[in-house]
Amino acid sequence: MKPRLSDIARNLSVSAATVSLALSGKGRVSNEMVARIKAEANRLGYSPNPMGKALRTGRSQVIGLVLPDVANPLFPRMARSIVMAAEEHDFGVLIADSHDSPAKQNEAMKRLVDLGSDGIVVIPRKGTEVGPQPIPVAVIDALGSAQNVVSADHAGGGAIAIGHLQEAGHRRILCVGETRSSLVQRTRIGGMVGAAAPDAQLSQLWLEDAPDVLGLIRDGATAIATTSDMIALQLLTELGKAGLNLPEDYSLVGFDNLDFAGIISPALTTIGTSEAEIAERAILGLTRLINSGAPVESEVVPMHLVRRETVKQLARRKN
Amino acid sequence: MKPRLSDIARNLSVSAATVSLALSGKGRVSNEMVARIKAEANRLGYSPNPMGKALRTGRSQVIGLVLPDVANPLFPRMARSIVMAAEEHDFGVLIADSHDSPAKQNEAMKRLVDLGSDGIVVIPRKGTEVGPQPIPVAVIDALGSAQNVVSADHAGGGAIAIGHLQEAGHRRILCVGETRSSLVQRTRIGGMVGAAAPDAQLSQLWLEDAPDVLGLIRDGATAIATTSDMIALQLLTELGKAGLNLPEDYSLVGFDNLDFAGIISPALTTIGTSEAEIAERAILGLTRLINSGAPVESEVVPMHLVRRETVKQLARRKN
DNA sequence: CCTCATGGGTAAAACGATTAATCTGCTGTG
DNA sequence: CACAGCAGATTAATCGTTTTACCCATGAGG
Repeated sequence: MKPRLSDIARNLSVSAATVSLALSGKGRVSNEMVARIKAEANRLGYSPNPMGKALRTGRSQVIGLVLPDVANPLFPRMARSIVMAAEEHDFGVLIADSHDSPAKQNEAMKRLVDLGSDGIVVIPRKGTEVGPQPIPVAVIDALGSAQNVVSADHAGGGAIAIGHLQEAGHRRILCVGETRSSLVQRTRIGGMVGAAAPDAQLSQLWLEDAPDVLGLIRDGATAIATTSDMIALQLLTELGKAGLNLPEDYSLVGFDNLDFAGIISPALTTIGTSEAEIAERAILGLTRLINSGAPVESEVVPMHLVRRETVKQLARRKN
Repeated sequence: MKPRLSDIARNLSVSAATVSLALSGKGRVSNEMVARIKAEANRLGYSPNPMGKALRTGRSQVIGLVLPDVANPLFPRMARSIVMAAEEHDFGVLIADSHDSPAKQNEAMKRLVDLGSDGIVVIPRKGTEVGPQPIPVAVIDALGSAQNVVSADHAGGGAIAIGHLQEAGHRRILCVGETRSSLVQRTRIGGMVGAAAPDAQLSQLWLEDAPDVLGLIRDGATAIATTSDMIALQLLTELGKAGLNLPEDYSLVGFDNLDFAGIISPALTTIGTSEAEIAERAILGLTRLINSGAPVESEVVPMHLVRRETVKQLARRKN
């Protein structure tokens, strides 16, 4: 059905070797021959059989991507960026889902290896270590892991959120995360409290403790910084039911710049990052690992403020 | 590095053929030999080289998945279900992004083919036809396309939304979609108006026309049915700013049961479907296409009401 | 005693590409 | 004139499996 290398060779009465060499530009083939071969390849709509090639070269031009469970709406965007970056480097992407379980995460990696991946990109499930693998691995956002290749500056992002709030005059700020079991969330909160002004009063709250956010606001807190837009949305709607409006009654900043952040009203101020850059660096690191085997050093990419409508400048400004 | 078939053969002083036959259970190999071979394979941690196998059999055990741009938050969930279903059938999944452009959609499919996929699952970009391909294709949600294998019952879902609203006593209902260019959205709206009671008054609204929803509610409409939770969220926050509260002042139903629908407050009543079932049928259809080449007939999977808190039972009930 | 089936196993040919080693004419040079 | 050197092309090995066709005992049946 599909044309093979040998079809081109036969049509042109040359050897398969010559065709291969001509197409890849590697051997010594006359310019005229190269032109004829390329023309014929084109005419037949030839594209090399990936298995033949992979078998011989030992490279499948495919990398695996292991994602945690979809609970976090950020991952799809990451996935897309990874696919695009991989495409740039001429790699396909096989995906696997870790179902948010350490066991399945390992299974997923094994499956990807068995399917012939040249390397693997992992966004690890919270709290798991990625074991040693028979092929190169690049880990994203595994703060402090040896295999880590790149992560967003979560602490810096937290600092930016608090900095922005303090600049707007806020001093009593609620820092709310969902669960302590997430290292990323802990790091974000860590960055927040680390950026507190001397006269500011920050409280750490975890949704898993079912804190009384409403009470705290009524008690005088003027702003909330969350570790995720999802939490922000939840709070926003709950406080709204209690009659608190944004941004008049309190200020709010989210994290991750999820799809809905710009759509709701008022639009949510949040902390975003460049998934494209993270993906690009992860793929770059991985391809280096695949091609040269040389260990790459871990990088951190900055986060930035997405200024929208949910932070109010307080009248009595303290600068 | 990794053990090959021949390693097992050498260790046991048998031929590679015997090992292959024993492992696959195909040839006539004595029970004892089979046991010894399996044991040794196990000991070495053998797993067949996918390229060797693929080259010989012509099957890579990998399918491609083409997704439209991530704008629609529903796709990641679909993707995950597809991956799980594919896993059941022992297939890996290569992903590609059509970037919401017909040209890139074709490029993506070509890339997947060139990477060696055995078949492709496509969720087509709105308004595009999927051209003929050199490998089997299963299309999801391409209502009325020849290659369509399975789609959600969007019209039925629309009918359910309106039915639910009417049962709660609503008669003046706004049906709002985002853009007419989406066949899925048009179908959902179509299902809505088709389910209108004789004494009901439904209006079709498209966000791309920037309709005055607030005015219409003030004018007496008591409920809104949208073609997406995203639209519902946008409306909900905008009307909230104008002082309209849910569900006292109006009722609202979304579509797709996105992640945030159950998290916001009040929780959003919406129309959901089983991505798992859609995925399962798509994969089943595709594997049939791959293995037997026999055309499969298109299926429709139902949608269902996810009853939450944004629909209010009207006092003056008309049943 | 010869034939024939049959269980158990092997040899060897694919699959489609890459690439190191080799061959074949030339041309230019000492 | 013989030979080194080189451009241009070819031969053949190789990657790891699968699978067809064949081989060799052994035992049964006539």
